[in-house]
Parts: sequence; structure tokens; C-alpha cells
Amino acid sequence: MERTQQGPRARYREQTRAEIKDVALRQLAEGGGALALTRIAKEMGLSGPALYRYFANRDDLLNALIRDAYDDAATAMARAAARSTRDAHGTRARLHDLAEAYRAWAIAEPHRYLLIQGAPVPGHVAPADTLERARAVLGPFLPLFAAGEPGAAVATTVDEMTAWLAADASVGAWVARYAPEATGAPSSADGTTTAAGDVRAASALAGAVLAWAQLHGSVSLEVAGQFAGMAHQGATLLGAQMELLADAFGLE
Amino acid sequence: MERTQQGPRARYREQTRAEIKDVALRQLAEGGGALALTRIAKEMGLSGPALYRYFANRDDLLNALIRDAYDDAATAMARAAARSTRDAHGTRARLHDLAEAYRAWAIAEPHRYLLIQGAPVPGHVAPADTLERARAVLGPFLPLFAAGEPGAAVATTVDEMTAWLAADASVGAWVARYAPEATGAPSSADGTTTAAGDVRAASALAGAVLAWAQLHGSVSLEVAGQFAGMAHQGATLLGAQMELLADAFGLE
DNA sequence: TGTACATCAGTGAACGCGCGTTCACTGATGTAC
DNA sequence: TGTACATCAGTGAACGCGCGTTCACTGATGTAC
Repeated sequence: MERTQQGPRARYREQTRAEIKDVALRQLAEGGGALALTRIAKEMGLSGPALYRYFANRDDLLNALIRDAYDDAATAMARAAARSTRDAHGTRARLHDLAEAYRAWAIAEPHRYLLIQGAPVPGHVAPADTLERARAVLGPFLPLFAAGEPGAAVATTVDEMTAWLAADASVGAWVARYAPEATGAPSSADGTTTAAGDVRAASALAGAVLAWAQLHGSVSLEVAGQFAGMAHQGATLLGAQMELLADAFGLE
Repeated sequence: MERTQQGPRARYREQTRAEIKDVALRQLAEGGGALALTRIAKEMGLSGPALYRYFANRDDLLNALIRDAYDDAATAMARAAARSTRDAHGTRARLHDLAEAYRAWAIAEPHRYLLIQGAPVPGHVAPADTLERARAVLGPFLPLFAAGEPGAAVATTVDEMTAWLAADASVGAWVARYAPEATGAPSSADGTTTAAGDVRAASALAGAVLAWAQLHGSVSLEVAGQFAGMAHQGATLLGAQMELLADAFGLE
């Protein structure tokens, strides 16, 4: 996997690719609107066509930025999860930690958050691996809710997640990767999982999806500046929402 | 106010303005990206410059669309509130009704929802009256939570809303317009409101803002097509979130 | 170690596109006497 | 009721802009003998 031993040309190439992406992100951040190869090249002191050495076209660059953003967010979440687990908090405290990490990442780089969660570019179909990357971001939430006891308020949601698990095998694989304890051991020689495992997986999913929706709600409003005027209530609102979720799943 | 008695020219003018906005919305909906005067004119069989008879420039048209969308959403919410109140539900059922109305409006016209809640166009400062229009959309939520008993999970949020009320008089006016029973009568001749009134106003605000964040979370994910693959879980997720909120505020 | 060749970064000119916006104009339509 | 005039919708040409992308090219840089 590691190809550290590259020629100097390949190294320079990677470096320039990275610089192009940096400049692109800065220009997106500075509000120039859509990203424009011409403008990026100009800022780098290059001629427009030079960028075609590094990216096939505009879409290629855009997709690279999106992939990077997902991966970066996923790394931040994984790190936060590890830190939180090491501190040996209860699941409720860990939920708050994860939520705050998600928010912090989005606030620190709003343009990248918009790149990920923003309005879908019409006609722009997300590549297949995007779904996998998005799931990596939310993965750390799964184990928290796998241990929960979903209450009445979320019962219907848990039911629908059970249906989703049955309809799409990749979803079960996702849960298994991040919350292996929720998938349960094979109940017998035929390899089917236990019913209890299914329930825990559905609970994990319900919690993660609800957390996602709530996170996206307050974070995207905050990123869009809609809380301007009410001081910095983003953290408070998010905290309240996570409390509600923790209550609904009986997290300790 | 009513200027029904216009000359035929003024009437024709209004009609054409409306048609321009219709076409603009349709083109936004069809995913052509940003709205373009040229393209609108072409679809209407007009020459580009003709549109300048009806809108000062591109921004003027965009602002008109945004204003209309807010007003339309506000009307839908007011209607839903009236219907729900007439049916004499409890506050919890009314919360669900309002949430579903909000979602239904957004799902029916995703492009208009994106126009309202979407990413802020960089550099495009919202006109002053926009805030008022946005508040009209959320207003119907206020009375539901004015009667609630906020629990521990939202205590901090309620506190911050008290601070917000103190810092911005227009917020109190907003609450007073939609939930007059929450503002309390003057406690004495000096015209200050009662402390109990302040608490209820803060509670109303906390509930409405939390509802807003949660609504925006699931609705915008659903509008962006992020729930594709998990059947139609938008309504279920939203319902669960409203249940959590209703629990947190002790709605009946 | 030195030379010949292949590789590859970057250039400049060019194409065609859609866009916002202005301007001077034409012709129809409503209105005042 | 008829005529003169003002109003106003709409046109076509034009400007300048930034954009994505292609092409044939130049020159530097790494590599194979």
C-alpha cells in the first residue's frame, strides 16, 4: 500500500495536486462561488490548461475535493471516538463528544461541510464510493446506540431500520464494521444471526441516523449563519438535541 | 391595501412578472443550476433585455422568488396551524401536524425550500425583511411550546433564550405576535412583564428553535436525496424527532 | 561518467459558450382633450 | 366620438466577462545505455 519510494517527479506531481486542491478550497471558502479551473490556475501563477496535467477536468477536481472532505471528516470522527473511549466516559458523554467533534469539523471548514452535505449539484451523480465514505463519517455513532434501549418515541424508526437491514446487505456490513457487538453471533450452524443481534443492529442504525439528522440540522443552520443574532447557540442546541436522543435510547 | 382596480396595463404587467417567476422556478427545479435571465427569456419567447422591464436585474428577481417562497411557506404553516387547532388536538398532535406540514411543503417544492434554507449565496446579504418572513414560517410553533414544561435536557437552551429575549426586543415581539399568552400581562404600572411570562416566552422560543433545527435536519437531508435507499423514512424520522421534542417539553 | 532519448510540466493561441447588462430604437396601447 | 400624444412592452445589436477545454508547441528533467 505504501508507495513512499517514488521518483522525484511523482512526488512533485502529488505536491502540485495537493496545492491545486488547497487553492480550490480557499477560493470556495472565500466565497467566489463555484470553483473555476481558470481562477485556480491564475492564483497559482499557472496557465489554465496546465491544470489538465493534474485533473482530467473540473468534475474530477470536484470529486477529489469531496472524497478528501469525507475522508478528513471520517478521520476526525474516528479520532474523537478513540479519545472519548479512552476517557472511559459513559455512552451519553461519548455521544456529546462525537457530536461536538462533528460540529467542530464543520465550523472549522464550512465550505468543506457544504461540499459534503450541501445541496446536490443537479445532474451530478455521486460516485459509488461516496456512500461508503459518508458511512465512515457516521460509523462511530453506531456502537453508542447498539448498547441502548430504544424507547417508545423511536420504536417506529427502529422497525423501519430492521426493514432496511433486511433489504440492503451493505447496511448490515456497515453496522458490523463499527459495532460488531451489535450484529450478534451466528445462532446455529446455518449461520443466520440471532434475533437479538438484529434488534441491536436496528437500534444502532436508528440512533445513528437520528443523530445524523439532528447534527445536520443544527450544524447546517449554524454554518449557513442562521443563528446570527442569537449569540453562539450552536453548541447549546446541539447539546440539547443529543440529550433528547440519549434519553430516547436510555444511554447512561 | 387592495388595488384590484388597476388599468389593463398594470394587470398585464403583474401577469408577466408572475410568468417570469414561474418559469424561473421551473428552471431551478429542472436543475439547470443558477437562474439565468437569458434562459428564462428564451423559454418565454422573449428577448433577454425584455425582462429588465419587469425586474431591475438578476438579484431583484432572485429576491422576489425568495420573498414569495417564504410567504408561501408561512401561509402553508398558518393554514396547517388553523386546521390543527380546529381539530382540537393536544399540543403533541399539533406539533406533529405542523412538522408534517413543513415537510410536505418542502417535499412538494424542493427547489423553493433550497432557495430559502439552502447555502447562503456568498456575498449576498439577505434583505432586512427576510428575517421577518422567516419568523412568520416558524411562528406557529411558538404557542405549542409556550404551554410546555421544559425538562432538564433543554434547560440550558431555555436559559440562552432568556438571554436572547433580553438582548433583542424584536424577538419578544415575535413571540408576542404568535403566542400572546406566553408574554404575560404587565406586572405593574411600569409596564414590565412578569417573570412567569418571560419563562414561558423563553420556553416557546427554545421549543420553536429546536423544532426548526430538527425539521431542517431531516427535511433537508430528505430533499437532498440522502435517504435514497432507505425507502421513505423521512416522515418516520421526523415523527420520532417531534416525539423527542414533545417529551422534552412535556406536551400532552 | 557522459551522452542520447523519452518523458512530462507548462505555454499561448484559439474556439465556442452562456451570461448580465446597456442602448437606441420601433410599434402598439392607453389616455387626455 | 375622434384625434394627438404620452406611455410603455419589446427588439436587436453590441460589449465585456469568465469559463471549460483542445491543440500543437517548447523546454526542462529524469533515465537508460
